[in-house]
Order: sequence, then C-alpha cells, then structure tokens
Amino acid sequence: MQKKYNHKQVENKWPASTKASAGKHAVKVRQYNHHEIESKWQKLWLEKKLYKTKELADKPKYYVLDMFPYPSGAGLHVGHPKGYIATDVVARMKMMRGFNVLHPMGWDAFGLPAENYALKNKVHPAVATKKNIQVFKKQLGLLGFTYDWDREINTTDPNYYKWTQWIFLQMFKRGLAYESNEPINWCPSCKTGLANEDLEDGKCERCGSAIEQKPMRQWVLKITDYAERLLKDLDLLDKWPEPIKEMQRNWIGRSEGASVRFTVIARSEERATRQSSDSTIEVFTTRPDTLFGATYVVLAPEHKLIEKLKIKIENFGEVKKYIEQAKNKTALERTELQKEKTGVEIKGVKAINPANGEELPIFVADYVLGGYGTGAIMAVPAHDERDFEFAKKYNLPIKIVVMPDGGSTTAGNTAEQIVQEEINKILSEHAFSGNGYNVKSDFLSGLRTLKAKEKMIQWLEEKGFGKRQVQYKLRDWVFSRQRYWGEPIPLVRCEKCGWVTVPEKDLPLELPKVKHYEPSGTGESPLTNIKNWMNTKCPQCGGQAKREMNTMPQWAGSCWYYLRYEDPDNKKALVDKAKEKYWSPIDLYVGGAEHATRHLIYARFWHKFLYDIGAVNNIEPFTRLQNVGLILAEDGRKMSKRWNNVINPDDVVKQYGADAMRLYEMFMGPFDQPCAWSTQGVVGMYRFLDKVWNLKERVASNKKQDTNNIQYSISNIQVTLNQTIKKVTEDIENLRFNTAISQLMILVNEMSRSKVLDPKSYAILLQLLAPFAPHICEELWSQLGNKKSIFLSDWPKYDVDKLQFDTMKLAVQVNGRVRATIEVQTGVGEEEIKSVALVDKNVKKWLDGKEPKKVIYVKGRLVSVVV
RNA sequence: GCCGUCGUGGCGGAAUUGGUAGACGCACGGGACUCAAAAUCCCGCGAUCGCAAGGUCAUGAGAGUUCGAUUCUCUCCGACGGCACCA
Repeated sequence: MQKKYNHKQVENKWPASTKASAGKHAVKVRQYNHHEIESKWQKLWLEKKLYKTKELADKPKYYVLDMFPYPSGAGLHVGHPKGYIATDVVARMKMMRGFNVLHPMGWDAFGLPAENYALKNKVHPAVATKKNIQVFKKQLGLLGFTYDWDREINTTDPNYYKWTQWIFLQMFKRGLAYESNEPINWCPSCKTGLANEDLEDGKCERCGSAIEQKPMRQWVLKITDYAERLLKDLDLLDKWPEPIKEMQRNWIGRSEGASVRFTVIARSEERATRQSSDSTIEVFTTRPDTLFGATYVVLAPEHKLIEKLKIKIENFGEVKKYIEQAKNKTALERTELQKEKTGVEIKGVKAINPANGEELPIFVADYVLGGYGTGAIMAVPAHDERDFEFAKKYNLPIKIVVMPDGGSTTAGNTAEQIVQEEINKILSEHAFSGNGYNVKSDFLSGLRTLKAKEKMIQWLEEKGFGKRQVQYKLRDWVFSRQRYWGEPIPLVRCEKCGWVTVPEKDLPLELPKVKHYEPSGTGESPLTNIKNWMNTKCPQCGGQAKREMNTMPQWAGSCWYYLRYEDPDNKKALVDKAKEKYWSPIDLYVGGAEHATRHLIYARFWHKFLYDIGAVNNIEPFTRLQNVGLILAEDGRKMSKRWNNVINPDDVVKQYGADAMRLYEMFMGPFDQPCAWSTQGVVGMYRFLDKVWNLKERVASNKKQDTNNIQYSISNIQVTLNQTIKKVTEDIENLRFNTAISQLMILVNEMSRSKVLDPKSYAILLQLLAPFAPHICEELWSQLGNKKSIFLSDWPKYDVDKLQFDTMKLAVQVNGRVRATIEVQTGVGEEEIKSVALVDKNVKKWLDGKEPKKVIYVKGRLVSVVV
C-alpha cells in the first residue's frame, strides 16, 4: 500500500536551540508535548486510512486478535488495554516486516451483565450497550491502536446474530441441539439456568448466589460428542501455553475403564427367598480389577431404577425421604458436606456381583453423582477413599483385593501373615487406591493392576457382563437462558409438527423491542409476555405455533466472532464458504486465562462443528494463544470500585501520554504474569521518551565539521545497535516485551553518551521503538524528513558481523570462582586464550604454584581452571 | 485432596537455557546546575569484613550431580491459579 502523508498539515519545526554540539550544560529544550503529537497523529492515521485492511495476494497474511471486550458500564481501567497494546505492538512490527496484518476490534455485548446493568440503571439494554460501546471506543481511541474500524463487529447487531442463529440451526439439524428436562443449575438471583462452565465453587459466576438444582425444559448442545476431538487436538496446539491445555484436559476429564452390569434380585429379609427381577444396575468403574473387592452398590438419588423398583423396596418411604432431602441441597451444600457421607440402604433388593455371584446390598447416597457415568457405582471400600469412609460409617465389609508393591513376597504365593499385616495397616486409616497386584481375586490373583484391568475387561466382555468404556467429566452445554438480552433461539413449536426450524431466509429472527424485560423467575423467558411475537405460524404446515422463548447464553456470540472480521461488509454468508477465508486461522490470540475452560472450549467446539459442515478449512481456530497477566492496583489488590483503587487510562494518557502508558504496560514485567500498577513506573517511561526526544539534538546536521564525529559515533554505537535490532525483533516475536524495552533503553543510554549521532542510527532506533510508542516515533520520523509513515518503512535488519566488539572480555575461574578478567581479540583461538588466562597475575596467585588439572574454555564466556 | 505455575536486592524484574547473579526501570543516597525549588546531568546503591587492594556469604530451606547450579535431580516449606465426592 502506498499511502502518502499530507505534510502541509504537519509543521516540522525543529527547536530553535537545536545544535549538534550540545554542550555539557546546554539548556535543554523542554519535554516533548505528548498531547499535541498524539492527537495529531491519531487524526492523521485515521484520515489516511493507515489501518485499512484488504486481502492482498502478494503479501503473507497475519491475523492477530484480542478477546473482544464486554462493554460494561464502568468503562476501561488500565488493566483492560494491556493485551490490546501487546497485539498492537506485534501488529505494527509485522506490518513493518512486510505482512498484511488484520488487527480488528469489536463488542461482545449480549448477556447477563449488560442486562443486569440495564435493569439496575433503568435503561433499555440496547441503549445502555450502545452508550457503553461509545465510551469504550473513545477510550481505546486515545491509545492509538491499529484497528480497522470498518471491520468493527457487535454481537447484538441483527446482521451479526443472524449467523449465530444460523449456526445453531445447523447444529439442531444435525442433532447436536436437543431439548432436555434434566435438573440444571439455576441461579435464583439471575433467575436463569446456567451451564456448568458458568459456576464458581457452586455459586453463580456473575452474582455469587448459591446455585440450586432445578428440573427445567432447556436446550442443550451436545459438546460431549466432540469431547474426544477437543482433547486429542490439544496436542496439535504447540503454540498454546501448556497450563491452559492442561486445564482443558482436566475439564474434559477423560477416564478409561469399564461398565459392569449387576443383576438386581428381590430378597426379603424375613423370607430369605430370592426372586429374580428384570432390572440391572450398570456401573462405571476405572478399576475393574477390583471387582472382587466390591461389597455394596450405590445409586445416585436421581437414579431412575429406584422408582422402577418401588414395589420391591421394603423401606421405600425412607428411601424417598432421603432422595427428597438430597434434592433440596444446593450444589454448594452437597460439596460442602462432603466430610460427612450419608445414605440409606434400599431394603428388599440386592445386586449380584457378576464376578463371584455374591449378593451385595444396594444404597442410595448423594456422594454418587447422577450426572456422571451411569449414576451408579460398585463400592470397593478397600481401594477407594470415599467408599472406605462410607463403609466405615455404616459398618460395611471391607475386602482387600489389591496389595501394594514391595515386601518380600512375590505374586501368587503371598504369605498369609504378610497379607494380614498389610490388611490391618490399610484398614486402620485409609483405603489403598494405588496400583499393586491382585490377591483373593480368583483368575486375577497375582496380576499387576494394569494387567488385571485388561484381563477383567476381557472377561466381562466375553461373559456379557460389561464392556470397555471411556467417560468424560465434560457435560453437555446448557444453552438456553430465561432472559431477554440474548439471541432468540430460531425454533418454533408446532402442535402438529413438533419443533420446526425458522427458515434460513427468515433470519435474523430479531429480538423484539419491548419496555419490560425483567426475568419472570418462573423458568419462562420474559419474551413470553409478548404475545404477538410468541404466537406464530408453523413454517412447515402453517398451523398454530409458538416460538421458543428462551434466548442464547452470553458465550454464543463469541464462539465464531473471529470469522466475522473476515467480512468487512457484514453481508456475505461467509460462515458457509470455507474457501473464501483469507485470514483464518488466527495467528496470534491474546486474552485472559480465565477463559481457559469457557470461551476457549466453546469456540473450539463450534469451530470443529463448522469444519465438519465445510464452513472453515482448519480444525483449530487459534494457532497461537497468549495469556495476559492481570494488572493489579498499586496496593496489590484487584482493581475494583469497592477498594477505590481503580486507575483510569484516560487520566494516565492525559498526564503522561499514550506512548508512556503503552510502554509502561509492556515493560512492567513478563507479559503473562500479574503485576501491580506503579504510577512512578509510568514516570520512568515518560523520562525515557523524553530522552529519545532530546536525542534529536545530537543528530548531526549536514555541517561538514561533524563528519569525523559521525564516523566516530557510527563505529562506537553500531555493535549495540545491531544487538538491539536482533533482540527487539526476537523479543517482540516471542512476546517478551519487557526485555525488548530494556534493550532499547540500553541503546538510548549509549546514544546519549555520545556527543553526536548519525541520522541513520537514530532512524533505526525510532523504527524499533515505533511499535511500542507509535506517536512520538512517527513525529520524530517525520522530523527527520521522511514523507511516508514510519509504519510503511521496512523493519531494520541486523548485520551478523557487527554483533560483537573487536575484543571480548572473558572471566577466568579458578576452582569455580571468578578470579580474573582477561581481554582478548575476538578471533583468537582456544589454545591461545587458555595460555593468556594462565599467565594472568591474579590467576597465578590463586594457582599458588600448583599445576592445573584441567582447563575448560567456554566460547565467548569464560575460562575455568581446575587445580 | 488432585493438577498446574512460581519463590532472585527496599520494589518490578534480567540472566544468552549449565558459564562473571542482580541487566533495565523504580525508590533511595551523594554531587553538579540554581537565589531557591522542580526538571536535567554525573556518581553510588545485595549483605558483611577491610583505609584500600581484596576477601567471605548470598537466588525460599536442606541435600545431590558438576570444574562450575538461579538454571538439572530428590526432600521439605511457602504463595498464586485451576479442578474438586468425576467412581
């Protein structure tokens, strides 16, 4: 792109006092005026459309993206832009390195917080959102980002959510969206159902209320169908932080094991007769090798078998009472009460252990979860801590079938006493849940745990008692919200046809504009009150029908937004045209680690689905992921209105300038680590920029008498300059901004020490600094006489031959301690260096006449002498 | 409880991945300039002994490998983050 600046608008005034020979105490020109420079260039960049992005065939593309913000009512604090600054630095450097860069921005504006804010302040969410976006946009504008605002997106724009709805429809058509009536997490304060991912310690992630379990009609997305791929493909993401991948692995929670069927019989205690029942209990276990140690079976309170066995159960009243109690516990209570396990025996029925035919008692207990596995377990108290606790409390038998390794015995001929000893040891405190070898296990006895598992699975499969099975902790995604401010779900309920999709041509299905949108709390969406919207015709048969009244959750819009930036006109049906994707996948994605198991899982899920239907051409959306470390307040706490410690970026920009603030946020520490704000730190950056500004006085003019000095300056500075080009380039690529800046400071310090400075070196400094401090560098660049923007210039390259000085200093160690420093010519060979080191007088002193045993030379570093 | 990350001056943090620990910045101390202050510039700045040259001790604690460890191994202590009755 060949853009030219109109320099009529830019006065290149050199300070009157500019003199190449700045004397020792020459009066300094005052600091640079950041107000003037920053607003001037922000305006010019915009006017000249420096950031206008186009698909170009002749340049490699680079797509760098921030997790787009939620435009809250509170505005930005200094922590928000940290990630945006980083992507901006990378974007600017990539631009200068010849890449065609896309660095867009948009708004994730649907969802609970926006709606709650609107309710509280008695404004319509649409109005509040619009206003908040304006504030955010203005604040971001002050920081001089490279956004192409022509590509701005907003998830609440019907033109946008048309495609959110479209994707939902595709999922529905392929059976990935289903209706369910299972109990779900219900927030009594937000008055809506929530997904597992929306909870924090059993509380609502948003408002902190205790979550209840409530059966409710809801739409659920079958993310579990993708569990295996979501897990496996993590291995492909070699540019993701390992901790984030680990968090996703844990969240998906894959475990291998077996499902085992226990036959249920009816046995009355008085009559001791055994009647068959046509029921079985299926359990999931990761330890099929311990099947011989099972001493009872437990059903979750939600287990359907209980109702089915009703007439056979002798103490049904008692059982029912327990189930009711369990139901009334909130998720929080259920986990908080884990110290004390409770349960009730279901009398009149027994389960048959398929391995040995033993009759086992059946319990109902809420330490078994209804939502995981089959909602039933075989209890092996000797080898599971929870079963152990429960068995102790209810005096149930504990049978040891696995022995820990070690001891003098070999598998197969275990001495009875040793076994008994181990048993006593184990039974005194804990279950033994580790691996070992089997005992008292019939055909498994003597086998090591891994082999025993395999053998048992084989046996179960042969006999038809069970099979190999994989389980995930990941649950399907509860996708409907009983709230107003979200995308309407494009489904219609017809009395005859059942659920029918809204035809694609009728999308977007717009959210009706209403006055009252308070949540009803009944489990129905507030949209229910809008009768003329709710009642509609069936698109299939034309009969009476009603719309789905729930809306989509906050995360829906952010699942695919990165694709929307591809399309500046917001018109094309780009979600279904894989081949037209120019920018995807994202080369660098930056955002907070708190999204590890929410947005980043949901988005990967949707992306894989879009891949399956041919809408995108790669299986992972985010090639490289980088986490931003939180900025804490000066007092070390989180920035919050509550603590009154929030720092507003507008104030910082006003006082010290956007460049100083950008520089400081990149310098404060390793990018991904949390760090406390320091206003003094910003002052330091301001001083640094001031130094850079004042350096221009030393840039030699064309006066002849400076020629010698320039030569001197060039040779003196060029090693540092080349080192700096190398380091800054590599550091920005690796997102190690703090060390890049410190290297720039080293260069500037050196330049300040020199009396004159050649314009070329100065220009290179400006180019290297420009991604961090774009305004001041652009200004100084233009003052050097450049007509084109510094960001259209080519990124400097370093000269490999000029990375080292002519001589190098080496440390000499004697027995591991540094005793001397020698200076040698760079090209000198190893043997010569060693002999130079050995004749050094300090080295001789420490050798004390002894002969060195060994002399080690580490290239360019040191010589180590061992005596 | 399980998984992960991390412990370096008064503070934020560097350290080429096993090679002179403390780069760079902040704070602090001294000096120059000034009537004075601010700003700016110069010098100093881990602890300790010494007038000095220089020595000794120092990267959470303890051990180990090595000529040499902030870096690798083991044990322990502490902080932060995630998950949590997931069978």
